[in-house]
Amino acid sequence: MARPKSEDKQNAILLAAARVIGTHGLSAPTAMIAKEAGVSNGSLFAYFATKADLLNRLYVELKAEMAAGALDGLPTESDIRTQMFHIWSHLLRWANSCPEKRRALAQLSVSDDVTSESRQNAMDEIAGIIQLLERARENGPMRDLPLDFVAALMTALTDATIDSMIRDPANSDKHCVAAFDGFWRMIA
Amino acid sequence: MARPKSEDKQNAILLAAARVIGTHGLSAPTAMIAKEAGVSNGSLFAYFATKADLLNRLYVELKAEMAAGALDGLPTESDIRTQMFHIWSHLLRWANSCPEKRRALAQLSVSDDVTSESRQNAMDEIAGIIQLLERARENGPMRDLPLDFVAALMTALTDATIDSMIRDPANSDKHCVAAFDGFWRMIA
DNA sequence: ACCACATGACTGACTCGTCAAACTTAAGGA
DNA sequence: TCCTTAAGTTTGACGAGTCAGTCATGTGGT
Repeated sequence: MARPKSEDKQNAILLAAARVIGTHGLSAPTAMIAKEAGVSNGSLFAYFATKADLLNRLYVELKAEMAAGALDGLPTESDIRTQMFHIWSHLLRWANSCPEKRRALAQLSVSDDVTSESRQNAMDEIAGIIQLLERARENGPMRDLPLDFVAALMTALTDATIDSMIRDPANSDKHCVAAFDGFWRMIA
Repeated sequence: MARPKSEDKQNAILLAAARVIGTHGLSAPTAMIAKEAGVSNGSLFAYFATKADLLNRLYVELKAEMAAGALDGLPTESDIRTQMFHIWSHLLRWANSCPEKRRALAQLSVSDDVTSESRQNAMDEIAGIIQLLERARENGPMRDLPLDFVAALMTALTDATIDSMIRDPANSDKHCVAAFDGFWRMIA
């Protein structure tokens, strides 16, 4: 091979896509994404066959990154409530520290361009969190519900909490704790 | 007066927009909406100055319709939990009975075209529900949180529940009740 | 010297919003 | 009642602009 396709460039495009989509929405032109990534318009299509392909990969990537951020430094020896709160607060912290990524994720979550296959891949990426959630609810009132459903409720609550934290940064810690307490009353 | 602009036509456009956007997303062409409504492309712009204007009005309209559906037949003499469950279940029923409207609403909720003014108008439209929510949480653990925040948590839970009901219709009643029980443990 | 990658001008398709002409209706006069 | 007129609405072709994706040419690593 003469010159290898650089993985850096692919990541640069994904990162640029997250930023641009976070600020300009899903209708942001591919040319804008390419420029932000420092590559040519044509190169973008060398790394991603179509815009939809880029969006799908970005969706899975962001979900994985979010899950990694949430599980980072998990106190595996602590009790389950403490571990769950660690995940909860790290999820919110990650979303707060890169709001444009979170905005991109919110847009992608409701987009028709994101296939059910990508959504399944994303579910696989957050398996670690789901596992802990299973343990957390196994003796609670929601023990007989489908785990997917309980996970969806948790995601809904974290998303709503993040929105409120962004709208009212002064009380963000208070809201984080209050929402977790509510979540815990719900499932455990 | 020569010929009055028909209110029917405006409503037809709004209804068509809900349907088309529900199935084709926010990028659906105005021409497609006009065709579905049975009016010409030009007429659409006689009733709505821009596409963004149409989207904003549709957003408020759908929120109002949803709230009206939820409050319809409210048992005002019953205890607060019963009233709250009435709202909860009617909210889900409405969303289930016109999934394309709900999909449109989900898209609009995250769209940049929907202004904060429209979002405020939508809040006003659902004031009846918010009032009841205030009474429901006034002695519970979330009594000191901003009401907007608690409302956002409720919306998040209903949305997630609706998704699950659509994915798994066989257990929709079970999920409706289980999610409400969880919600009630959270706030009351 | 070779060849895969990188580039960006270009294409074809599509979209919002406009506009001048065609049409419809209410009102008033005959 | 029926026709005329004026004031308005409805129409759909069109202009101006945008965007995803292509391709001929340039470039740099081996």
